[in-house]
Amino acid sequence: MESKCCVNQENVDIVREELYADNEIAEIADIFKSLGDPTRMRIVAALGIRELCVGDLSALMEISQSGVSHQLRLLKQKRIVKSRREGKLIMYSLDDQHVVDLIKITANHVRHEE
Amino acid sequence: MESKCCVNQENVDIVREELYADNEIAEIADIFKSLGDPTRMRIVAALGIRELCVGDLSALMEISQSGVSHQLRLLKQKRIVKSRREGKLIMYSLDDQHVVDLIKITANHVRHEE
DNA sequence: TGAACATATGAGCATGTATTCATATGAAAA
DNA sequence: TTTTCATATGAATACATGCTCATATGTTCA
Repeated sequence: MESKCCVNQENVDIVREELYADNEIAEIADIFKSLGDPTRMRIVAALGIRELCVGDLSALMEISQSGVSHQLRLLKQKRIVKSRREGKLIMYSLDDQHVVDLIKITANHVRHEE
Repeated sequence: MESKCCVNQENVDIVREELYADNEIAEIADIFKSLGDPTRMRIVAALGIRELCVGDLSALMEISQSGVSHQLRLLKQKRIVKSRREGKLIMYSLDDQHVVDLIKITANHVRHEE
């Protein structure tokens, strides 16, 4: 943006070529964003333990049923979570084992472990 | 929040007990949030390829030097990125291999692979 | 020491987003 | 079919956040 500054054009070119494409970056970042909110993180972690309905999650999170529902929709769009009907209830569970790994790795990071 | 709804108290109690503590959830979510922005994701991905200075990143991202610097500070606080001085330049690189794994797993997720 | 340069920081703005309230939807039970 | 109940959706709001501009900091080299 400003005057040339220090740019090492060679480095920049090399990295630019090897780097993920912009749209791929955006998609990856979007997944991280989905997990980057305490409420959604708790929802995902909870569903990693046990399949739960919206009401259960609402009680667990201490957040309104509406709020939980909104977040679940978001997580479902990202294929992090899936749902199935059981009688009157809609039961939610994880749609993807990747997520479990992601959380474990990150938990290790914050604990300065391994 | 509302009337009892469907709550299965047993499920809720079990999950509540096994769930990560709130502060741990917050820390984990915070790491994901750091990676959950396209600009920061690109920075981290770029540094995964090669050590770069702020000016290089600024050129690569097409964002002001100031903007890059702000994001780098955030990533440094989270121990995702580290820096060292080399003459006039400050060279940034990844501080943690965990991050590389996180990105790979998530790239697989968005590609519906493995 | 002083000038030049790379980086860091603070303020401000424009945009995004998490939550709630009120209400709609739709399956199930009566 | 009608009622009931769990979930979903839309609007509104309060708050967070990414970016830029202007400027401060601090290191290097003359």
